[in-house]
Amino acid sequence: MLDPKLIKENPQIIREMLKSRNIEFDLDGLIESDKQRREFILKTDELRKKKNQVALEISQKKKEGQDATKIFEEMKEISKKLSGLESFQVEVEKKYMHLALTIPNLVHQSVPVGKDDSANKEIKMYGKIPEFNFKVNDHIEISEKLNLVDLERAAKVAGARFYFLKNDLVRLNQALIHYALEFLAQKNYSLVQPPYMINHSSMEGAIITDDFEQVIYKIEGEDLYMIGTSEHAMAAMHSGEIIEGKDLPLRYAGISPCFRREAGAHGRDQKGIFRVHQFDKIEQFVFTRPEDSWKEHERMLAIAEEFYQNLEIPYKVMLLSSGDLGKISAKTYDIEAWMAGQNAFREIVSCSNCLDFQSRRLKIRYREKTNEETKYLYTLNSTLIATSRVLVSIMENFQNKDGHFSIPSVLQKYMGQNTI
RNA sequence: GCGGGGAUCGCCUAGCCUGGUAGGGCGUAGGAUUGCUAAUCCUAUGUCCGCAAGGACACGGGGGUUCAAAUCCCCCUCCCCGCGCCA
Repeated sequence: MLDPKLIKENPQIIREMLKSRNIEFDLDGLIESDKQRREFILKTDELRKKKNQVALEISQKKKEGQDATKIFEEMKEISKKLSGLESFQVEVEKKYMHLALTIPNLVHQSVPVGKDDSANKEIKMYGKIPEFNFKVNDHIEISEKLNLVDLERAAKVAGARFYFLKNDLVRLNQALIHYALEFLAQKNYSLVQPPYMINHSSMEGAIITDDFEQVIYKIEGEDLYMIGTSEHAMAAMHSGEIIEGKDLPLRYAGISPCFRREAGAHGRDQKGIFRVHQFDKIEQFVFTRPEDSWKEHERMLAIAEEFYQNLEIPYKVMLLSSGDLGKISAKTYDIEAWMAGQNAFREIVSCSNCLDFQSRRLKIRYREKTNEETKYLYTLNSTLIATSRVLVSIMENFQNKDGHFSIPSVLQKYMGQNTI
């Protein structure tokens, strides 16, 4: 959600944002309903004022033992008028909230303007792309041959884009998780294992309405939604709270499975475990003061980079363009890891500063001193690992001529072996 | 699932029975007093509308009764205690 003051005082900034994001949005409708909303507040406030005055009068008369029945009529009329006005106000407020909750976030000035991912900017490339003197296999071929993944039976049991992870790949998945958690714990992150289902108001605070359709699974007959990432639960964790400045920044390392509908992804990455409905993820989530947020954003990216350097996986850092940017994010870096089987860099980390967009929806504020005005804090999130994609990258980049693959050295101690 | 108790401003709490302007404490900030500190006293300290003056809202959420609801009635959520069931 954007600052309502911006809608009223500086809609030009919002118009520019929509243009740079290449998004159609009924901004005039939002401005108009915001105006109407204010008018109704003025009107109902006026009437309530009168009501309070009359109520006071009655109470005084009663105290003095006088007859007040005559004023009751006046009061009745005011109440009737008020409840009529209030029902209109509810309608106007509904329309306003719908639009206010649908509009995307502002775009930071450092974000390259462009209509889609072709305008993304490469910031950095790290590592040497591995070369092979044999025919390179993709992760599907490797995992099938070594009996590490069963896609057919997963399709039978659950459907497309599911998988049974098997044997040493289960252990490698756990090793990754283990290492990633220790890595973030050492960086002073608090470890968090959140609820895997959250209610509607929490989810609405963390995501934009479209995502309910596109990514989120709903539990039938309950006010519960499967999280698409621990970010959703962690964002809502402090909803309605006022955080003390001395406790900032709050840095959390969330671990959870992630559930995604992948609606609209038909045909893309159809096979294997690269794009699936369920995977494990370790996520960085940070609440900061606005003025610290950009420094924190870079820090989170640096932490993710360090992690892939330790894994010895070559990667590129991309700065997403305005047209490719997620709607809740003001600036996003992606890390794309090399996947030898696809002969390409593919997205593995997404690191975003969401400004006060989520905290406004969730009413998460802070203040330095208890008598100070409260301010909305900023939220940032970044993947550390989405395990299924890291597994793909490891299998493909570390593959050997004999069809087996090596385990990155930092993970070997968790596995007790150096190849699979 | 059953029975009982609860949810009031950042935190703690009064008010609920008996409906009539939501009060106090802590914390924090400013001021007064004091040689300094402590203590004491005064003021400020939620959200929204408004340029302001000012006003409205806010007692877990929703409905109802009433001229009027924190207060009475109904439904829901969550927390605590006990019982039951359970990995």
